Amino acid sequence: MYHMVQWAGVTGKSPRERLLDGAIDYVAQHGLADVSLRSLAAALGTSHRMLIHHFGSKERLWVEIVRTVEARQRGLLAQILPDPDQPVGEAMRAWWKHISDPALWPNERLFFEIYGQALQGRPHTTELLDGIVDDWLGPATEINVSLGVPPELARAHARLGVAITRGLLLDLLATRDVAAVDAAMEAFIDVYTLWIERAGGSLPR
Amino acid sequence: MYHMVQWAGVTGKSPRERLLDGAIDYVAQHGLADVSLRSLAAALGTSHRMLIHHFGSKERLWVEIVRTVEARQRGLLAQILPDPDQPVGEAMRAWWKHISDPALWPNERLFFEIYGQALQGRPHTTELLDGIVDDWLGPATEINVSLGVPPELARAHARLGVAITRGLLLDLLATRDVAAVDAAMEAFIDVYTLWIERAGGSLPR
DNA sequence: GGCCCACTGTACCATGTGGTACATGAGATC
DNA sequence: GATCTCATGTACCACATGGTACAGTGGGCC
Repeated sequence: MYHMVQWAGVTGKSPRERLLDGAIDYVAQHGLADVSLRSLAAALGTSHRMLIHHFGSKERLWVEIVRTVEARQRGLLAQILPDPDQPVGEAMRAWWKHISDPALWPNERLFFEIYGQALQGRPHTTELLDGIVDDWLGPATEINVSLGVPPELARAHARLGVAITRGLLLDLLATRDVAAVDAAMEAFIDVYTLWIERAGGSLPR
Repeated sequence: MYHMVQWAGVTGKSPRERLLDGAIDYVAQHGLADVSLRSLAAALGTSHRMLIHHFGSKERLWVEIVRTVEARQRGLLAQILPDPDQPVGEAMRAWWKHISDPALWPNERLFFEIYGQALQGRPHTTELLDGIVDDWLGPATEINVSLGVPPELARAHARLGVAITRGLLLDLLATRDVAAVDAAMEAFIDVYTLWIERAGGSLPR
């Protein structure tokens, strides 16, 4: 850390951090399937030698990218905790509005690309699958309970919520038909609100 | 077509068809991200030269594979038309049981891998996105209407159904937790059945 | 000033890639 | 039997890749 001043400059970031940030942006835009160290380095205004110097190898760079993206993705969860007092429909609507924001699309495309590759067992991406669903279930289950879902059902409902979010995002990213996908989400909100009102809490299965 | 007898042999398939079938199996098992013509050819017991001879180029082979897989995927839809007289929950359960069969997992993994790459604009895979949602909406909408969904809502509900199916499949392929994902589907069936009974048809929005 | 060390760049290498040129073999047609 | 056509294989090519060897630079530290 002696020489931090040397490259800290205005940003306060190390060259490594700057390269990683830039790499994530580039990869989010171009995908990681057909990216070579050389093309990436050229886009970042450096040489592929530098990427190897800072990250060791291409594989390790990707692991770093995947982990960072994953961490950011996870960070969104805590950021968007709904108000338990508002109606369930409003909470769902707020969540969907947030997660479907076009500004997040590049990250989500990258997420699904990596997901797809990890499903095929591509090395170093597999570990991403470990908590890819379960890590969301804890917080999501709590939210569901606070919204009136019977505890013994809350985990299954949380799983359903994750699936719907991802399924609709897949649709949205492919079709870009915001109105139609929003309508599908509204349909679910409608259906789910009814269930919460009439069955949730009062009629434990 | 003069020489069809030459290579028709017992199978009745041309070498090209045999290679395509084998390639789809191989790719479904290994993914297509890191497959080279040479490795594929070796697995098929031929030379990479043959693949180029029959399919022109690697890209075109993949287009062929993608299209064929897509066509098979679509074929499943017509195959599993539910009986309109059975309760809606049974129809959904039958569909889920069919589509979540582990025998289909390799194909579905491949589907999501290609989906992810197509989202990133990988050439020749993009066209896959064209009807990737809409092609399912027609039949699915009809089914929903026949199950008692008001026509003006049926398309949004169909979209929701596609999203839930794919979202839960993503979960299933990653976690392999059949019981948990089935439970999430049951939760949705429960929720949806209530809506169909109390709101569907009788309470148009 | 002398040393250290992170950083960056220039060649270079071995390897694997997709694709091409050319030769061979086996049926089918006449 | 001559010939044609499709299928297949061998050898090769140009190229891009990830990674390495080596050199240079410039600021902090003593």
